[in-house]
Amino acid sequence: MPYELAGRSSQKHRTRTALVTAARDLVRQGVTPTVEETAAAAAVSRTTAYRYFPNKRALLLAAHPEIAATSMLPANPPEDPAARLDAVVANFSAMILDTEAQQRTMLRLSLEAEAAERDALPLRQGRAIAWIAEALDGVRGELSEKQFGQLVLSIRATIGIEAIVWLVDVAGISRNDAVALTRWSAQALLQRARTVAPPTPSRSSKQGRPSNASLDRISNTPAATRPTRP
Amino acid sequence: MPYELAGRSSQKHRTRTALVTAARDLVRQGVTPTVEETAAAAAVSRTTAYRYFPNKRALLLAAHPEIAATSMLPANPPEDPAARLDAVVANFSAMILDTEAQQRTMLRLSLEAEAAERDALPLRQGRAIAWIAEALDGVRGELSEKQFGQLVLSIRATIGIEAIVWLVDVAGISRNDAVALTRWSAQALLQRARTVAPPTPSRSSKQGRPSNASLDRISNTPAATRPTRP
DNA sequence: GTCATCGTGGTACTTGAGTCCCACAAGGCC
DNA sequence: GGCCTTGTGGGACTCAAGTACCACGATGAC
Repeated sequence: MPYELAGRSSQKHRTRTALVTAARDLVRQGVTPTVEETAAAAAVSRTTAYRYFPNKRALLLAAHPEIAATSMLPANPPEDPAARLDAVVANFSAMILDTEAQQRTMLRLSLEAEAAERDALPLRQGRAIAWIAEALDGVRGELSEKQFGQLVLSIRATIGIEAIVWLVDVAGISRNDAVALTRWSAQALLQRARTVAPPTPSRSSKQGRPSNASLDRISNTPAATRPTRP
Repeated sequence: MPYELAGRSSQKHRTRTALVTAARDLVRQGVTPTVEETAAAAAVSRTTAYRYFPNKRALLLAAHPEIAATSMLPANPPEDPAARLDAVVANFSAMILDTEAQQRTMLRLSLEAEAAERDALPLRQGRAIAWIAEALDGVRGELSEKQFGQLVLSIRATIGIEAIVWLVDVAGISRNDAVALTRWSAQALLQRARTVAPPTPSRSSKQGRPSNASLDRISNTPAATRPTRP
């Protein structure tokens, strides 16, 4: 039984909540607080903080910004799937930018995990999948279950904080332009899915090719023809 | 004048090279070495390592994997832009997976920068932009300079290590499926660009809308209609 | 050769992460 | 009231990052 559920659980719950709330407040300010600072802000001792979280990373991960919204659609959502998707992407992006400091912190923390524990912990699971799926409800019938899931994943991979970070930090474009680009990309993926289905995963070693005859010979390009690194 | 260019510069160059090489070897093994370990591997003292790099992060960033290839196209590249792009994306993805540990380390290090220094340092600038642009040479004429650049950026944002990390770690799909998905996505972006141009950046506050009349009213959705966080 | 310069190594220090152990005090139970 | 359980606080420790200072040794100029 985990520490926090045994014994005087309500007292423990208060202590844990104080820690998480303090951490959340500090992360929201864009800083990465020390364990001692977080504990002090929660009015508990550093030792107690380590009783609830095995390390600083776990403590800050527990402070992941809470997004209560169960939908990213406006009050009177449009019918057209493309319009619905764009609304969701726009709102999602605005939310990401609103909490950018926290999003960056969480992204960094998720990368600090060792390969072994990455498999174990369900980190950074957001609600984006559900929001996108809701937007695309109208095209569910046009695709297989698997293809629909793949489309949602590809859209999420394209519009997330990871893409924004690259576009802003490395490509050097403005946040507004980055969002415009991801919105455009999301539309592109949807359009393409309604024409050519996304790759169905893991059926054969050749899976994943765009079903475009002219691409076949490329997809079969053996490794030997690839450029090699020194 | 920076430390390494003044005085006995060739000796300093040897020392610096030894440090970077040692760091690169260690990062390639998937570990994040301590400064002391790196210095020992380079047969210099920890103190000297700090003379060349202000902190561990800078030292490891200097160990970014060297990719000498100036092109990701196979020996006899196809003419069709879509086929060329798929070849480049496939080879690029293979290269990313070959050096996944290093790519993850570099991505994490780039996120550890403070906002202030992010603006200053040109971090993690790879050659992907050039490789993608080369693949898409054939469609340059179909788009404006700006639109072409935006297309390249959106493709890079979709196929990079950031997307792979999300698809594998969070979405939980296999690396092969992740690559298949990014290849499919890249094709979608190209196709869409040849039909509807990517958003032209920063001309007005309304820039970035997909040029789809039915989307106009969504893009103008005021913040008040967005779901709000508690 | 001698000497000042300059790159380097070593040592000591501070700070934060993380661990361990023990003392204390607040809760429930009789 | 007393007693035992249990959550908490505090001190001491190790380790790595980062800084500061000083001594040694090699290099280049004369």
